[in-house]
Amino acid sequence: METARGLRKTLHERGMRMTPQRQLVLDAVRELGHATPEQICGRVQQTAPTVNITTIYRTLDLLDRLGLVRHTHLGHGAPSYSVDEHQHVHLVCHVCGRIDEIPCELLDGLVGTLRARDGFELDASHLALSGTCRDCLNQETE
Amino acid sequence: METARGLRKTLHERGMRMTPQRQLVLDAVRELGHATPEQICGRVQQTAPTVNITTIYRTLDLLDRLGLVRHTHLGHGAPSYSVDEHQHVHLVCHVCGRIDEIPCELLDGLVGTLRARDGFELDASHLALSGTCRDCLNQETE
DNA sequence: ATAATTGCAAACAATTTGCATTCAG
DNA sequence: CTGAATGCAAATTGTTTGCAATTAT
Repeated sequence: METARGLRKTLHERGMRMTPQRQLVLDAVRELGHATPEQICGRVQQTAPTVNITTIYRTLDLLDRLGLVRHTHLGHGAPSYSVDEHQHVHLVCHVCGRIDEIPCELLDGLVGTLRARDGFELDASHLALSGTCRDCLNQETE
Repeated sequence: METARGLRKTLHERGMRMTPQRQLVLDAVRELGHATPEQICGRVQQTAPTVNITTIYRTLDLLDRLGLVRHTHLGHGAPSYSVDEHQHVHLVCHVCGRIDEIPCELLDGLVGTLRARDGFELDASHLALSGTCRDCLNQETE
């Protein structure tokens, strides 16, 4: 597997090791798409029941620093992790909690504005936009 | 004070009461601009030291539901509360943690796009946009 | 050997809940 | 008197830390 090799190499360069736990966490993040540390832990423990949640946290932190995964704070509670390739913006409905994804390119205009105006480099792949979804808007009307 | 009367009335209509604690919490949020429940508690306790943090949480939740205050999740940790009138978007630098504010109007284009495309009503006053601030970008270059 | 990694228990921070007491209408 | 609101202690949730035991090189 592509990224597995890459990860092994990156780790080795830094005097770190590739371990079954790390592989399992990366696999779980990839399989789940979006997941909290708790959910990732559950997935990993299906294969290796003794892996501790502490290791999940440490590994997610490591993978995040290495740029292999990202996390987003979608409202309250635990953050959601996903693999870095999987880029999109989240639309979080603060009424029903529903989460939709939209392509990052929709933010290109805003990215340009902030770059020019504030020198701020917006990271569209980290983003959660909150508001009211179509369904909840309709229910208000009814 | 304007909002105090309004709040008293709103509460009364719902069979709830205006209490010193509620007034103090609203005042604190207004004075602090942006603050976590913990900070708001500290501010309130300067005046009334026996007010419990549980009451702070309950009151913030109430004021939030009544639309008098809002909260934003600026990254990890506790959310930040501010009064509803005080509208702006947050630029959160994920490198140094710095938080800047920009006018909501800069998002008007995006608001329109999402409304048309997804039927999603973006709430620009709730927003935290993460990325890299000017200073941290410059340091990368150096 | 020796340095990295893990598991476990305990600490911690933020928040919520249950409940008895207090307070206003 | 009755329901609303508060304070306090305890429970919960999400996360981090210290440390001893394990493992790869």
